[in-house]
Amino acid sequence: MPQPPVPPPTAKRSTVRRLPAAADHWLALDQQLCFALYAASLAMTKAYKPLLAPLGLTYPQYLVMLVLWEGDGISVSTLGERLTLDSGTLTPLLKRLALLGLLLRQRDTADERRVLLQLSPAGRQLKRQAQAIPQAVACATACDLQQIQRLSAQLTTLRQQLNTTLSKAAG
Amino acid sequence: MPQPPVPPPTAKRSTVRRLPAAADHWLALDQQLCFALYAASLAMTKAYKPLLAPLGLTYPQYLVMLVLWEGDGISVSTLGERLTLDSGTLTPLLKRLALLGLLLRQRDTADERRVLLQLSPAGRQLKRQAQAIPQAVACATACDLQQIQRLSAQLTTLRQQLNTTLSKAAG
DNA sequence: ACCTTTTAACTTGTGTGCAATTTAATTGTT
DNA sequence: AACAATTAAATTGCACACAAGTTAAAAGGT
Repeated sequence: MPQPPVPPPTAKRSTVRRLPAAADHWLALDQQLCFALYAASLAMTKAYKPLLAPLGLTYPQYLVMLVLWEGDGISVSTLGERLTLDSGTLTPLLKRLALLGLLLRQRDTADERRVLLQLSPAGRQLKRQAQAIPQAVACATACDLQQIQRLSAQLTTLRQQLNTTLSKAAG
Repeated sequence: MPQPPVPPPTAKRSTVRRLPAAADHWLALDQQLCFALYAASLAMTKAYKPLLAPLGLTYPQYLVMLVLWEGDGISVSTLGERLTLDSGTLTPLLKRLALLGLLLRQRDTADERRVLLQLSPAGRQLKRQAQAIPQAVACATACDLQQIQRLSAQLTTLRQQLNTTLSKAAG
């Protein structure tokens, strides 16, 4: 269990309503990794918005397309594992993409429980328009490729650790 | 503009439907900082859920309480600047917190446009229950304090850079 | 073959996020 | 003082996220 850095010896519990600043340290918003993550993620989504607008995609829809451009014909649950999203999120989102004519949702004849996702020609075409996006975002971050990759790796490790801890707590 | 690392000289545009793997590199999901950020942020929210359930708070509600525990009596817009959220998000959220009896929303008599947020005794009390959360999350990340602070700082820098780029693009 | 269990997707309901608009109050200008 | 411009919240509409429950199909045990 991590300990606060040099807890001042004068920071004993007082009878006053408001605790002294030292006791608040752990609850300070700017000390929280969770908030840094939350705010950075929202900022990233906003940064993508003007870039995705010409493609007619929202940010989560773009993530779905990234997965399908890597390889389509996968099931909803496989897509969900890739993006860590469940069918409750994906089903309506995929219906919208199908309505846009970017993909087809069809039951697997080998296993009628599953729905397979096939890119339409338009969905495949859209990939060309998306080619310029990653580098435009890289520019917006003002980070070099190495910094981006290092930060991505750290975040992936963090996510895996959080998921591991979570599944332990659940099981 | 960042360049791909050692673009293979054989990766010239072909007439085949699917581009060769080298051209796809920039669109690979696992290469994307945006996805690392997105997935880590969702995982963090899930990690908080069981910790916040006893307090009866959602994760964004917890962030609002963190700000108010630092100092209440602020306006909705001041809170919004702190959390990078607008009144469209905050107004219904704050109404729920008021309904829970954790805070009071009252018009500023000096400027009737503004709504000031005051913690109730129950809202102030809740802080004690929240004291244990940050360290529990730190444990779940399996990172030491220095790693957490370093990652937080990087993410804050990233967010500021994205926001700077965005406001430049808008203006 | 029958029946229980598991699995995959869908549905429903709640709570964010955010763009766009509306309402009301304040500020600025003349 | 009168009026335009600005500001702060609230409202409306849309799109996620996710828990919980439903439906249908497949797998497993007897």
